Amino acid sequence: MSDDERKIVLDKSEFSDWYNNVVEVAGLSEKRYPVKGMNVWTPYGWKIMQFIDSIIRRECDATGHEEVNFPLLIPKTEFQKEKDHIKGFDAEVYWVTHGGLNELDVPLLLRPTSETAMYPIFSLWVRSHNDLPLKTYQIVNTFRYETKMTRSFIRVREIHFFEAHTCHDSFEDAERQIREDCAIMGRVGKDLCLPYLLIKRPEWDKFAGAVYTIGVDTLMPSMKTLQLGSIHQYRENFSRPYDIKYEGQDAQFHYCHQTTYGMSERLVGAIVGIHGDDKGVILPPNIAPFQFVIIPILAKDRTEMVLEEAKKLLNEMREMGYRVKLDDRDQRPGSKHYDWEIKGVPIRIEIGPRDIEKGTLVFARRDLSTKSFIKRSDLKVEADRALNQVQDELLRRAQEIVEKGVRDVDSLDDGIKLLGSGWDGIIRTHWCGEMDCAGEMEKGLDRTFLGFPMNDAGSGEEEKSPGNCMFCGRPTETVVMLSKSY
RNA sequence: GGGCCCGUGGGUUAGCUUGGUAUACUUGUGCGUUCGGGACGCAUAGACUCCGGUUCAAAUCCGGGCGGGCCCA
Repeated sequence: MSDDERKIVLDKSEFSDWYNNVVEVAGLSEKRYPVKGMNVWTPYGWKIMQFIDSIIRRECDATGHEEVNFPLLIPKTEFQKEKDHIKGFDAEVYWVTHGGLNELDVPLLLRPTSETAMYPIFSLWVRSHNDLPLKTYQIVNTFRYETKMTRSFIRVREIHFFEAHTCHDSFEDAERQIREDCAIMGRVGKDLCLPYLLIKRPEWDKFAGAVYTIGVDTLMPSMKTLQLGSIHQYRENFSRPYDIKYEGQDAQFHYCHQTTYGMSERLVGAIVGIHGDDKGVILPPNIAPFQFVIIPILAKDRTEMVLEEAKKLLNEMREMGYRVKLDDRDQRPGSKHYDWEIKGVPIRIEIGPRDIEKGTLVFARRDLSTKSFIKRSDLKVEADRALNQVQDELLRRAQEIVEKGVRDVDSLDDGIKLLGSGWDGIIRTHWCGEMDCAGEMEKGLDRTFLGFPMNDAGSGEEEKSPGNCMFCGRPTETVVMLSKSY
């Protein structure tokens, strides 16, 4: 393949093609499995997902959640107990109707999410106020029969799903939990270099069965928003049908208040989409399967000597606690450089005969495409510094995209004019609360309602400011955001 | 939910209109020379998405399934 042809393959200005291609050539996912929307996790992609999972586990464990693992199959009878919930998922569940040759008396479904699997058991686990709060989470596969076009990591039918489920003795404690979830999101987002907005969904777009839903949305370079996660307040909507009650200090029985918090492999999709460039993926050091790749430069006569030094370097760095790969394949160095750039390794280290003589190493940064010489004796300091710099740079760049991607608009005309000028992104404006106005805004802008932006992560407050409804002009304090979304 | 396009070695593809022998590049494998930004030589391996129909004969024509992609609601 010529150089020109390679560039066409990875032209990020054609985002949709770029995304599909980069997922494939970086070896993040095997898309040839013959079931729609179900891809194979490759070793490299799976490692990335596992590092993300371990960050989520770290945060959940640190906040007193306990990991559990519930069965995949749910009896139809349990699934049907909460009416709104069924209505929301009815059209996208997979059914198991047979066991061997016999039709099942009670059909089973593959969990689209685990409320209806967990809550019958929660009703057994929760007996007194001493059992509360009950804070659990699991990381499992869930299944949704998506009808829209599927896309690796972004819209799949078998979902790698993190779901936290909690039970509380009061609405206030459940609200406190939601603020904690927002804080967890803050730390996860920082580790993954992913900026995001917390946006409370409008009534018509909340999770099936929830009292309210907070969406965690990020902005992809296509200027479409991608929902990374969601946080739900259930109040007693599930505890009543599933009979999750506790005996309070007042010797009376009370229904629990519940919350959930969910995220998926969309985090991988966002990392790929937001940080990548025309050379391929760029991985944040915190989740890169390899933070460093060592490329030995094997000159004639000194092959063994260089390889030996490279191995020494590998072991040294492993002992320091870094994730390092030594690429000793029989290929030219240039070819290896391209390979690891596509795969997004943050720092490439070159070591050749000249470096060994001078006691130096070459550090090449994936994010900036810069090369520098470092002293071998400063390895630890330089390695730490390099990883931190990549982490900071990726976050900074991503934040810039989001900052430029949100614009305030006062009237529908201004909004249409702005979009006509070639700008695209998230529009922030005011809304009076009338459904008709919402419909006109969506139609006029050809964007959908994301919802109500929330103040600083964790405060739990919706953003308010004086203004006028974008469509009808009536005064209001309600701020809303609209965008195109995945 | 409605409409359109596509499916040929691991990948990219020619051939399909007008039915008969499947093209090239790349990748893989082995050996040798190489190695500070996609090396080269020689040898070698590998494909018509599936089911049915038309036909002496189907990658090619027709129908359906499965899979992939696009547009509109």
